Amino acid sequence: MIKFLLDYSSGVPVYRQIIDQIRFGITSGQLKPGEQLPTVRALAVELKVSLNTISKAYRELEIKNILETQQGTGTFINNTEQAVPDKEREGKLEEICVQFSSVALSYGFTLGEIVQELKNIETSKKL
Amino acid sequence: MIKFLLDYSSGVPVYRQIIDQIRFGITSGQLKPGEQLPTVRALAVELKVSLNTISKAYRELEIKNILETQQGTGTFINNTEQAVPDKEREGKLEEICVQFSSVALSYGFTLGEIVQELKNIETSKKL
DNA sequence: AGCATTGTACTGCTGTTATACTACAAAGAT
DNA sequence: ATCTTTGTAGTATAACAGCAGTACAATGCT
Repeated sequence: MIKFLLDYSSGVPVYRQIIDQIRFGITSGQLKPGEQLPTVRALAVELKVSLNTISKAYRELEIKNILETQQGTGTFINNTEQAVPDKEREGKLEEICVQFSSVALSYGFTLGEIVQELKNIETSKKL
Repeated sequence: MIKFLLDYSSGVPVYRQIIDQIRFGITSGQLKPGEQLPTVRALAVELKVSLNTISKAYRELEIKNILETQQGTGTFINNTEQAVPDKEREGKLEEICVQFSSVALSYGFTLGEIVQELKNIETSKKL
């Protein structure tokens, strides 16, 4: 079962943090296709947020075909894996990296620092 | 002169992104004490945001004694050194890297690929 | 059939973010 | 003195985020 962590000081909306963590959890293998997510009510209580906030996150992921919801039963990770063409994949990688590095540099961080931090994240994830 | 970059998809308020980039810009040496910042009107036009938004960011930084404003003249970096604490700087680095990696991983990229791409960007910049 | 569980939908409310627009105030140059 | 540039202050408006509360709908279990 995935553990959600909210950062209220980041300014990032709660429902978006939940969305990101689910997506991240899927690609990192923490969440597997078919697995059931916490119920909207359970997660609302656990994270001490409103039922609507969880519902909003789940609904957006359902629209993107990442989750599948069954009323009365629960919410599940969708089975469909969508393959992306190599060319598009490469372009996307460059695009998001360029954009990210621009932002990070504007905060005054060097690419060296960024790369190091990403490696830290990588190692801490494997534990 | 510092270059501001806004990320509208991050969920972080524009005025806060400006605040952060100025603060971290000072710490990294991109902005030096006494240096003049863009005028509220100029920056509003450049970033295509409202005058109020820039003003809000500048005002908050003035309250914190990071900026000094002189009506009719402009806004300047305060001389008193106000380096961002190491802990906060580290935290910010981690925050943006975690968020970025979350997005990048959700696209199916590995951290290895991402690091490689960032290094490519680094070398291509030096040419 | 009845019940509990689950997701959905809605209203009302608060606070934040951001916009547009207008007007005023202080400094400097002419 | 006048004009321009600068920051400041205000109103009004809209969108979004989040909460509380209520009610409804579908599923599955007993």
